Amino acid sequence: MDDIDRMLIGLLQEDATRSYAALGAAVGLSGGAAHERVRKLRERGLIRRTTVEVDPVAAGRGVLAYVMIDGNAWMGGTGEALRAIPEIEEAHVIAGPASVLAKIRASSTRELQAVLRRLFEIDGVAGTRTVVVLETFFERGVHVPGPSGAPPAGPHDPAVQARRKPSTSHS
Amino acid sequence: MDDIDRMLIGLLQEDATRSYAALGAAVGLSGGAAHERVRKLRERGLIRRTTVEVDPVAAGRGVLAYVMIDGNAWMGGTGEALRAIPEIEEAHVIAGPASVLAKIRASSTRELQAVLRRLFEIDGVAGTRTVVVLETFFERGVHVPGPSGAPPAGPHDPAVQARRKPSTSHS
DNA sequence: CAACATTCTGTCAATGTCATCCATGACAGG
DNA sequence: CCTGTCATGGATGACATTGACAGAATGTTG
Repeated sequence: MDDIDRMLIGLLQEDATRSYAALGAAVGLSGGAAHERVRKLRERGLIRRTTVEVDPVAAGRGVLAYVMIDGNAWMGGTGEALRAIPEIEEAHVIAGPASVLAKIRASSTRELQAVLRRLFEIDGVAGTRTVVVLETFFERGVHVPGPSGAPPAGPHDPAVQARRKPSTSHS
Repeated sequence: MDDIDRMLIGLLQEDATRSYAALGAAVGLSGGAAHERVRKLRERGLIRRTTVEVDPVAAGRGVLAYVMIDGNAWMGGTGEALRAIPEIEEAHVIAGPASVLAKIRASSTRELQAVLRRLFEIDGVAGTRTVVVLETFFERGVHVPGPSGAPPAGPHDPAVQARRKPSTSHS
């Protein structure tokens, strides 16, 4: 996991349709080497999968809301129950003012209401507090931290560096 | 935008490395036809882009938190100020108990604290309430609604149907 | 400490697969 | 009947994928 790997991930996050040749040229490597690195990144699970990003509005999911869910029991299978609701895009167990936080995308406030109704049918759900999103500034992928800035684990410098500084005379 | 388009989007969300031939076979179309449909979906902006999904933990971003930001001014350029912080993955203007909701991924609680400190340097930020995520049930892409279930806009049925049911003898 | 072995990662070239384009044909609606 | 839309099937060139080989970094041994 060096700088080149980080650059590759960044480039693929921007546009995963890039050819390996272009990818290699961008990081100062041959196409084959870039291919091999990306293959290993997938193998190691750092890159989970390749997917497409869908426009929520065009897909008829123009209403976004976050819901804090209060629970009165331990909610064993809550994760599965929430996963079964397609409008729920994320669900997390949280520490703080509620038990679970869910991200909901609906086609209308009316459908949002229907989803909330379904939440109450889940065992252990005692209450909900809904936060409606008025405008989204941005949504983006995970930022892969680089060596400059803040070191990932602490203030020790593992002296990672690019394995080579080629006189990259790519045209 | 018919059922076949929805299926194509769903398949591509699962795995965008699939070949167009496989894609076509899955929906009962030739490879060329599937290619043309996907091309139009991109053109229309329904598919924004192709990207890779990165494992946050492997990328050194094991700590996830949501932060509600209170503002005392109108915060004109707040969106840009938040975008400049790479640890912030999403930022939304919300209606309710705060002005802005941000999703933050940090490598440690210490780094999370550093991000919070940076938030207070933004003009108009008066306070924050942080919700730390203990466990993530799931995170997934936008669900594209189908005709069965709840119609997107209202109870009118445009009578969309598959154009053909070929005897797809794909091996 | 030096010579060697091992391993990792790169370049280059060959090959098969696949994206992409084009001409043609079927179907529905005006 | 004519026209626009959409699918098929084949041709072609680009690209993913693989294998052989080379150099550097690291570890091992005398």
